[in-house]
Amino acid sequence: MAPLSQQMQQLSETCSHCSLRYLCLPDHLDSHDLEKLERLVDSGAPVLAETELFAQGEGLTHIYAVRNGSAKTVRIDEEGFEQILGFYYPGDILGFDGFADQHHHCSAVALETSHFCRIPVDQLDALVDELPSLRQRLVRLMSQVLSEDGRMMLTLGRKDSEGRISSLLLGLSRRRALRGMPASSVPLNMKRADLANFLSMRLETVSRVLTRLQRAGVIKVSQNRVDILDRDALRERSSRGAWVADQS
Amino acid sequence: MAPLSQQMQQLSETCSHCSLRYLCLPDHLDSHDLEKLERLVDSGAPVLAETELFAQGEGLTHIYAVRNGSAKTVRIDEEGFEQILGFYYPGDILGFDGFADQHHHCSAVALETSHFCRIPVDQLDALVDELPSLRQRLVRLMSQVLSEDGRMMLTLGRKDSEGRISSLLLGLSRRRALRGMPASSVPLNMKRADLANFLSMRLETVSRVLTRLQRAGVIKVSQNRVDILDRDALRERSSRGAWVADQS
DNA sequence: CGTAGGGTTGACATGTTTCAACATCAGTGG
DNA sequence: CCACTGATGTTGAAACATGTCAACCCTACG
Repeated sequence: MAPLSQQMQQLSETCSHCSLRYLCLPDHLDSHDLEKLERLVDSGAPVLAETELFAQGEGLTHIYAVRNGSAKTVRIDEEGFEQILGFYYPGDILGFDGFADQHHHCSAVALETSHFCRIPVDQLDALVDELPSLRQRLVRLMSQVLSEDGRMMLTLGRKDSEGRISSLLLGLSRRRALRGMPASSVPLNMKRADLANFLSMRLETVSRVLTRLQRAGVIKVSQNRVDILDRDALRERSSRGAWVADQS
Repeated sequence: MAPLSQQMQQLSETCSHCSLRYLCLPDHLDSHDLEKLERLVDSGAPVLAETELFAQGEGLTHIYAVRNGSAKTVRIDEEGFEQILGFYYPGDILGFDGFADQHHHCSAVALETSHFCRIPVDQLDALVDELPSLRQRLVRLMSQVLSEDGRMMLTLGRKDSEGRISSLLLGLSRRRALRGMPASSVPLNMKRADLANFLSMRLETVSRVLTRLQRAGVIKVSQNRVDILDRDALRERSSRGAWVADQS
């Protein structure tokens, strides 16, 4: 077996051979179109944990696809408060919110040592004009994010702390399954503070809920990894504690 | 002056003469492209309050632009809980989240008697392939929504009840200003229950906060209209009560 | 005038934050 | 190898904001 670094090098080079092509931009592109897209993609050096891929306010020059590892996006509002907008895993695209005015509206930071595919937007833009299939794929991906954001707003707004944590764990698990990784063992690559920020809770509460779920035998927490022992119970808890909607 | 109904009729017919063209899809399109877009737009009969434009799960056939009046989008999650995702005003587009899989992921409902421009997606799709400027416009609009959603998640997550109401009022006011309408007098076309649902609060709390703000002399509430008396105080309150972010 | 839907207000219960102490772990240098 | 240190995570007690439940008010409308 080739050394790991070389393996990744090779995978990074071509979308056609990438195991993530059905999650990522290339999905639904025929081999001819794919080849053209491939030529735009630049897979650079590994990015260390805590390193910024792009910064809020910066001009939009590239969008990024997670190759391996993970990232978070962070937004700082007018008053200086910081909000984590999402966590990103292999196949996810970073930077979509920059198309509005050619400037990034959030920052992206690697959670661990990770690899990303860099795609220059001007060239992508030109290619999109050329390839209807790519245009469609792009719009679909953006629309998908839109729809996921809706789901998140729902979670954030309507669920109590246990519901939020449960939803998050199930969500991370589901995304692992999509990538063909063991869905019952979820690594928490981010810090507790990140989790807390993302879910709009205090980190003490995150801690408490995790231990409560563990004591209930629903999950097993071992430092940065959560094993889902009873998925049904977790699902149950993710919806319990959600408020009843007032009649419209 | 022509009767109102006739006036609107006329306005609805052509994007070129629409006062909202710089907010809406037509922005940045030259007159030639605009003409082609115009031909797709169908401005139908007035839509009564509480009427659904499209329903969650339904196939995506049209997207809609608010011509006048207002609308809300609602999403019902797996567990049957209902969440209002947004309020929409003239020039706003409804239906973007349907591009992901050609199905609507939320329902759209008119808040009052309103007019909408209906745009068939298949024809739009074809036209987008033909007109790069339209494609770009579409992507930008979607990206913009993405970015606004981020802002909303921030508000929802980090602010207390007073902060949420204040943010909402300022937001509605800002959007009125964008449309050249008096920004200090904000009509609340939606019910208190809708506000509560959108902001993830109970309607009792909405009520309490509104009267509290009124007693403080920041706003004046008269049934379905809020007058902003002290914008600075409102801004102050919209950021106060926001949590300090934990250090990453 | 009476009814119904929407909105307001009050008293109480509860979950989450806050503040503070403590535990754990990794890395560093003696 | 161990003691130190700082960063990270856990736990506890008390304060506080918001939810809950119930009563009440108001306005529109038949």
